Amino acid sequence: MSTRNFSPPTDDGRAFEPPIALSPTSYLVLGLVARQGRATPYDLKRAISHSIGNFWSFSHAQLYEEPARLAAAGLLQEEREEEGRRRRTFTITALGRRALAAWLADPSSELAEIRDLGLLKLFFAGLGRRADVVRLAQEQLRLHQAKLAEYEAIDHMLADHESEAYPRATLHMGLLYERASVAFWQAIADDPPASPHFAAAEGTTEKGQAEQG
Amino acid sequence: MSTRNFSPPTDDGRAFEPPIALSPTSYLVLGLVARQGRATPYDLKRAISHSIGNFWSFSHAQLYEEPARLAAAGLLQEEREEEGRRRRTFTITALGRRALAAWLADPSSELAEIRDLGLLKLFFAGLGRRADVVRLAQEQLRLHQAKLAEYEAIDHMLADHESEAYPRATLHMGLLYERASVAFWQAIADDPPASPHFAAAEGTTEKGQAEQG
DNA sequence: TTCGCCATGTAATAGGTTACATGATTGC
DNA sequence: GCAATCATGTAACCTATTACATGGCGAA
Repeated sequence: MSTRNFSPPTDDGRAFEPPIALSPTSYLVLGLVARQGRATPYDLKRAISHSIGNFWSFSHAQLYEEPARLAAAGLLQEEREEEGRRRRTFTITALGRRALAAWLADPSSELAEIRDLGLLKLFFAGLGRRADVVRLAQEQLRLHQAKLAEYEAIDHMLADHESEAYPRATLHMGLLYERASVAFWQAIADDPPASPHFAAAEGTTEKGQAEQG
Repeated sequence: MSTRNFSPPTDDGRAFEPPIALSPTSYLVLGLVARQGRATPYDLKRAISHSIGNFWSFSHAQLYEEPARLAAAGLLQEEREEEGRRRRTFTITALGRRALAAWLADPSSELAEIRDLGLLKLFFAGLGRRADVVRLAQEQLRLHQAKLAEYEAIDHMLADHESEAYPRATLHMGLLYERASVAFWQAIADDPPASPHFAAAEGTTEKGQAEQG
């Protein structure tokens, strides 16, 4: 994640220069606090775990450091309990809102990067054995089917809440992705491509023999 | 990327304990060197740029450090030119092959994480203005269409090479993903969901008025 | 033969993750 | 009132990225 300074994209009168370098993580925190009104780091953690966390995860440690940093720069306001757990509660400031608005107004974003260990293994699968590919594909299939079911359940839950239209939209992209993944890994599991290396590495297999050169 | 020790998954007789902690990056380097036979860091860089780099990018600095580290652990062998550029050329060792094989034989991998700035913005789009969403979606649409075209071109080029069956399979997942993305962002651009916040933040817009509550 | 880009490499920094550690609250 | 778990926080480590720096090589 590159931390870079933000340059105003449009001349819509909302050009804005933030006092500190803001990373995607910063905006994520700003956005969540803005949505919730008030939030402790733990609140953020919970909010993330079943929404953004599905496509943008990070450790809870960041949820203590980043808000503090944003508060120091005046984008958030921090309030601390004097007793008990001495919780820190954050709210967004006018400055924070401006930073968030400027970010949202900037349409430029690089493409996604899908860091998928399963795909990485598949890339090199020709170096291994045919049976390995099949097991990999079956495992991935299982995982993606489970995720798909989870997303569908969440989608139903969100159906009523109008204020959740955009979170729900991202969920729909997740659904598209999981459905594509299920189809993809199913196809690999059913009929893994042949590799010149396979023949040398193992004996007979039940199917797909004909394709091996 | 967590660097964790590898635990042998199956009792197929190929259990293997690597001498150092191996991260996904390590396997990526091992795999590429294995595929190419011999490679300099620059060779790796080029190989990655139009294949794995599309879903698993990293900086060229890693391609100098990681191979050296693997060589120190005996998984790669390093050969250095005495003159000229003093290039380092790496080849895989028997130990390296075993590590790679064990990794490929292990079907367990966590799910992918799609770090997509565009989706992150979309998640919070309800806090901004309607026009922002439209511009974001149009920009994402443009990017994904371009990527889709690029993948299709590569796919044609790989059609002949049998040894590229698995790299090509990963490319097909990329195609599925890009097609889904194009459809998704097209839909958002055409008809962005309403947000309670929109009405307050701006005046009239050409369409979608009816939905705003 | 000189200029500019390609290729190679290193160092410093920033970022994030893991691990550790402790206090609060809840349930029994 | 004790144990278990939830909640909160910090620190050290590790990784990866950015920036810097230089030498070789090809083109004009």
